[in-house]
Amino acid sequence: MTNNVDLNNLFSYSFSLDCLIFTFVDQRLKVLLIRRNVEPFKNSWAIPGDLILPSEGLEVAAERILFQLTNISGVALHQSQTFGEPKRHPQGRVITCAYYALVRIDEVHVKASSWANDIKWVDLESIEDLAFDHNLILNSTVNNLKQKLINEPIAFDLLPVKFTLNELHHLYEFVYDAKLDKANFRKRLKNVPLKQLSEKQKGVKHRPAALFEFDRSAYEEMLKNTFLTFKI
Amino acid sequence: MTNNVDLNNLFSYSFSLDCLIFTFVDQRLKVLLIRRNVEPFKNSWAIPGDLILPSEGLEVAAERILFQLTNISGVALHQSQTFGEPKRHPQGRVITCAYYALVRIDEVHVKASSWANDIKWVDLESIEDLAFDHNLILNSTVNNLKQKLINEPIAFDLLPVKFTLNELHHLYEFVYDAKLDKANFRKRLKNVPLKQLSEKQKGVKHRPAALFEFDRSAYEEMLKNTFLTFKI
DNA sequence: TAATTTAGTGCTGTTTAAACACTCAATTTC
DNA sequence: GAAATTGAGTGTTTAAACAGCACTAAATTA
Repeated sequence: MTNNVDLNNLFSYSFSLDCLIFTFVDQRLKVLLIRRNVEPFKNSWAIPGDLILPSEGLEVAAERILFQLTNISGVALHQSQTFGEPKRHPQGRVITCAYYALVRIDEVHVKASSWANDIKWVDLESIEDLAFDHNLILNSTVNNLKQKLINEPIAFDLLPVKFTLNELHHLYEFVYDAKLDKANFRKRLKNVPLKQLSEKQKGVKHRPAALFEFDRSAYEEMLKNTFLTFKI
Repeated sequence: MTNNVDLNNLFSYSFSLDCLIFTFVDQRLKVLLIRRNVEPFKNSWAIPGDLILPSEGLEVAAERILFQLTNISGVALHQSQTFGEPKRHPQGRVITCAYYALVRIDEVHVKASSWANDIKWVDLESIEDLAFDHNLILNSTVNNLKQKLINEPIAFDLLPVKFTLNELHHLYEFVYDAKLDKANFRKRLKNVPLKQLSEKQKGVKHRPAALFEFDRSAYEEMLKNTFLTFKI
């Protein structure tokens, strides 16, 4: 994302990292976007990113960008894809590696950083035109995320620690882009290590749903058994 | 992988692309390795790679490297992952993007290129120590490849155009790292668009197997139908 | 107390999958 | 040329997984 650096003076080409930050709230997947207050694409919405520092590994860079924007750390990070079309950045050759971070909406307080003058969570259904090739990066990364949600227990990094089965249900309706039968979805969860809590959902004007937690230690046990594999 | 360039003079960091070339032969997955005749890691076996040229997109760079090594083009190429640990290259900061190419053994004649003094196909079961972090790159990429073989019709890029069901069977025993029942495997192929040829396997000292081709046009049709999805 | 709303479960018929046994067609051997 | 051998290829049985739909349960609201 190379904002505050004159590329032509420093590098014949340069390497940046874009960090897509997702959460799931109100039955919708959201991504965090910033509004650039620097050229190029001044005032456009964009995926937060930055140049990678010489001493920094990729994961470390992703953690730094995440922290600068959301003040949170110790959260799940995944590499998505690398984008390197020669003309993707108008000021020079910038290859960028996309990472995505999964955060819980109730654990994060976002703030616009120095080179951004605004920041917002955007519903994935209503994404407009973004800076650079960021629409491409976002679409590809959402596909990677969906794929991983099917095969690995990362859904629980997007949801509150205590969640209802309906929240999980809606997340997977998004993943499969289809309406899923409630009863059948719950049967499918038989092999997913969840802990039902005695606690109930609060503040709803109907029968409250039971709250669940992902049972990480049961999951670790499961991994030792070659025959059981995670899948939703 | 940045051989014939003095990194310290040209870049504060640089960007390369490694191209893993796979084929399937003798019921085994093989990868193409070269022996470096330059420092560092002179005489070590390594994954072929090179710096990305300023005007070159990533896919284009992968195609170039593939062509230099195997003289073939127009073949399936996939991005694997990007590796950027600060210390992964002893001479400087080199971030590398791994691509993999799938080729048919009967369509390729490999040759050692200028900065390599030897080249060979290596069985994946018998990989030794490679240069740099290439063992890590290879392992990660093989996992990506396995994943994609399950969900996309790329197996047919690894096999001869005309193949037997047994060849396909052995490839998927590798993918799932398990013995698969012959009858059940074939039932699973019901949804895979294959064309049986009248031609038979030749040169075997027992009943010859039927030869099949992947039916790409039937596959395109299948894609239009939202409900059918490829999966082996 | 009844109506409403969403949580949560049970039942049935169909499809898919695992395990295993069998038949078939070519070559090789006698 | 008949029998043995080898791997190709198919059918059957049983159990598990899945889709569709109808139902019951427990909270709030009127």
